[in-house]
Amino acid sequence: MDELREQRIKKVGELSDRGIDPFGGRFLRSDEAQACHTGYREGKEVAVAGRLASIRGHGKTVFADLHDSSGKIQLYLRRDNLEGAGLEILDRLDLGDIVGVRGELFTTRKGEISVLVRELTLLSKALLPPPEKWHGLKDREIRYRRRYLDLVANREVAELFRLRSRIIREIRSFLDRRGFLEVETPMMQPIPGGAAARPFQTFYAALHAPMFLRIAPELYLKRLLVGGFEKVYELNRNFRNEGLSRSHNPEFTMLEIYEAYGDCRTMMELVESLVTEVADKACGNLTPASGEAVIDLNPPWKRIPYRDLVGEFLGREDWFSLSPEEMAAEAVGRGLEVSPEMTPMEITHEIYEKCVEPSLIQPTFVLDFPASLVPLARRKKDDPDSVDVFELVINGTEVAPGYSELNDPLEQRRRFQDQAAARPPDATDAGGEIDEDFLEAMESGMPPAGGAGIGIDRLVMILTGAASIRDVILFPQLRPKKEDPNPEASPANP
RNA sequence: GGGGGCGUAGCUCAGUUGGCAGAGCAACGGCCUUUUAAGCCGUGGGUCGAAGGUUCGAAUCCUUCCGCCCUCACCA
Repeated sequence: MDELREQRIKKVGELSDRGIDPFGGRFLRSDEAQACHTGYREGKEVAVAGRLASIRGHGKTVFADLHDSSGKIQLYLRRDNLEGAGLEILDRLDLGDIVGVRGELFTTRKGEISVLVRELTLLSKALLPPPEKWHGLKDREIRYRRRYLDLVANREVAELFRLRSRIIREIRSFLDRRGFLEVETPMMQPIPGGAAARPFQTFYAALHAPMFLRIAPELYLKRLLVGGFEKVYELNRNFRNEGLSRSHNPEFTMLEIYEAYGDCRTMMELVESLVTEVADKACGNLTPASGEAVIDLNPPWKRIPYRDLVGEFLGREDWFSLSPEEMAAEAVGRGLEVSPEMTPMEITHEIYEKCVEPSLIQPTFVLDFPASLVPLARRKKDDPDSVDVFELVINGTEVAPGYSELNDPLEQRRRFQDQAAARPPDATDAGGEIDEDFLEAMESGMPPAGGAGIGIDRLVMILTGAASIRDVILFPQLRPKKEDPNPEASPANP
């Protein structure tokens, strides 16, 4: 099994013995592979470099496919046309090797533009064989653990991550044009706040102080509102010490946006414009596929209050006037588990999360959540039982929440105290300690503001049609592999 | 953490009722100067995820463990 590697190492030695460096240095390229096609001229002199994806020996000639990040160009190597060390290298060429070649462009009898190679330089000898060329790399574990092989073997995977990059660039561009300032706030926080989630804990030796990886940047971004940055955003990683699933990775990318003097409605307009513009510019269309379904991102998106939505879904306008027993019966009838101590609101929300939300494939802003469900948001003036928030749902998953932010420091202190008091004593999530430093900031005066967060990984899933969050994160979290007792025996698994 | 599925050559996969470990690609040797999933002839390559058990005999059945996938739970 190590035979393949041994053979290649032997070739490295043979080349070195002949004074040929198997791991060459700088190579000046005249063109990328794609440009050889678009800028084709018979006899044009080119220098290209890339990885060998196919080698087809043909008597005293060899055809090879060279891949670089732009695409593919075929090489035609004739023994009688190679200069210098070319022959020695050619005799020891393997799939996966990275080479640089110089030569002139021509078109083969079958009509394929190719480089008639004159100079062949070995830039990096691959010691391990690449995955199979026709079926690609399918094993999910290898694809996630050794993503570089996935990227080399499966072109559509590389394309997806390029698209992810374009999406993020367009998001920044959109916010920049709207006058938002990108900021960076601490990822290591003494008190993790801004969300209810179990944090990762670490220890800062120099200060002898426990620290937490942030679960949200919210409380720092609000400090910046106090400081006079009126339109700010942060697009970076959050960390939550919770389970893995198709839509959860412990570190995930979040966009949080705050706009002073705005509110929930301001943010709804912003999020709708942002997503549609990004989809249009990065993906070129507003109708990404999702399995069987097609998502239509064309605005305006549906906006519906929580209570109306639940009533509409269940087909009964009188839902909220039902008795707890009738509500529980409805939930059980839908295959949900309810316990006697659940409040009507809790039963309703169970139905919302398990039945209503997954049914919302097309983009929907769910508005006016019951206050008891969202303790940190501002209540609506004309309906104190509801809070002024929205939750954007697309393809059955929450993509973006938005708030009319609370800016009353006294009310905020009460909410924190209530939150801390409501925690079970054995709770491991954040929220046990009141962030006095943040409250002090608020007491200096925080402007009213709208805030929104967009889960970037989930947004990318929607725009690319990916079924799992692992398919849109380059190196998703996996269980660490046990150390190999004999590393030398298995170099592929360090 | 619970339930279900999967793990066979570097990669993609077969493997029947428990009865000699297989194919294609890749590799190695040979032929071939416009091929392209090149072709033809030949060769090598296996801790069947790991350990234990049942059996005359285990890739196959049982137990435990490891890893991956799905699902539930947790999850503003």
